[in-house]
Amino acid sequence: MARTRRSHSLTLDAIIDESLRIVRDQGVTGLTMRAVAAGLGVTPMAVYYYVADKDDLLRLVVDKLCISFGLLATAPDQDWQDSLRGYLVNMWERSRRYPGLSTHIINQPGLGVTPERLEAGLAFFDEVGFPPSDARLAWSFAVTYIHGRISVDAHLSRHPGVTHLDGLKARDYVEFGVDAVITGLEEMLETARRTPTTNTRYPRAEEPAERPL
Amino acid sequence: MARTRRSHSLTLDAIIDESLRIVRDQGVTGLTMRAVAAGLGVTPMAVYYYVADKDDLLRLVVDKLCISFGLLATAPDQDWQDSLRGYLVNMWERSRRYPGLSTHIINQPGLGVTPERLEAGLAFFDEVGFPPSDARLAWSFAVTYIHGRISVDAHLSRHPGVTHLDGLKARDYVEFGVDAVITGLEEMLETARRTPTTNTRYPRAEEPAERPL
DNA sequence: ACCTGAACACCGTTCAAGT
DNA sequence: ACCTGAACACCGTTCAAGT
Repeated sequence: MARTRRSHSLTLDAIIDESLRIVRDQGVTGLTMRAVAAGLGVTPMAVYYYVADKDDLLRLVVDKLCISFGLLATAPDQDWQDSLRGYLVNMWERSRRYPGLSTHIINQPGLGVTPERLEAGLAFFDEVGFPPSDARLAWSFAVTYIHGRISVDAHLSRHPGVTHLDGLKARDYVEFGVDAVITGLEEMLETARRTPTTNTRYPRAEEPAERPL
Repeated sequence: MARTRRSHSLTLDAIIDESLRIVRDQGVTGLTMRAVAAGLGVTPMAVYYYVADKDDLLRLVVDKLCISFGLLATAPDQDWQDSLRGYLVNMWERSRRYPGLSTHIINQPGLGVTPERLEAGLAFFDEVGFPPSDARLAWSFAVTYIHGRISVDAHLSRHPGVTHLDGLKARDYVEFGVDAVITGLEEMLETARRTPTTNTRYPRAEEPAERPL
């Protein structure tokens, strides 16, 4: 016989895991409240007991994926460039298993970055030598690029018709891009060190206040 | 009296323009076949005479926006860095007026880049001095980053709750990012010139063929 | 050729009800 | 507390029919 509780077996974790399974197998378009419920052998409205609405579910699903990215940190046996490269490529490899989800990661406040991940990211660039405000810009830049790359690849893997000219593969684009991101950041770091008062190298236009990452 | 034809006034251009208006005013979530039809004073199914389905409509809408980006070209009075900067910032400024559309730009084959735009992009990086295969990587890198940035900003402008720490504005992130992209590309160009046989600076892993941009 | 009208399948979600 | 069942509003789309 089973343990004490056999009905009441539905849990939030099971809902999130089933959702991730659906996204992995059928893409994010296959993720419907009804499909999640069916996969768990339950009525669609049962899910709503654990989740406010579909946006809420998507947030939880994205969070679970993003947590698996781990925290960006300097490693004692390698330079910061290699640490960052490994971190970004790992994000790319993990995300591309869940087709279409990157769109929703990007639509999350702070790119699905938990306070913990953000703090680790800022600490990383602080250790590297970026001034505080530039650390945020650098972290955002790296993460924004890799999510852009993931989104593009997500589509291309669904469109076999698109030619890969010059024999270039998806990995070539990521590696070139990540290298360019890193060398770009190296140079921004040098610039910031030379001119500690400004964080970009040309005067910027005035604009009404907005709220970025 | 009106010109010869007064009924039969529905055109593909009117459909695309009405769609862009809806996206500009209500975001891409407001763009429904029914809303487009209603805006044009017509039955939902009338639109289907000019358009295969909603994906087709989205493609046409994205194309119209992307055409407005113009062609990337070297200007006689400025260096390639400033040309590229102006081009990318212009893409960012135009795209952000159509909330949520960037997602669908990214989901288009080749990022909504027409053959004409692609050719101009490749020619630009070829002129700058990139070897042929790197020109494609460089173009893709720059465009991928700016679309990532656009997607992130699209969300943030809808979420006033997200704090803009350190007083940073959306434009600060774009300008830092575009600067980093450009300095990154400068360095990649130097690397390519020094070692003309490889286009990245570390050995790459083997992987099954895929089809990137 | 160009457009209407009714209908279908599917979705997220509300609401009342069951245990 | 946890879940069901019926219903609603909205969507993309098919299909037959009108002019």
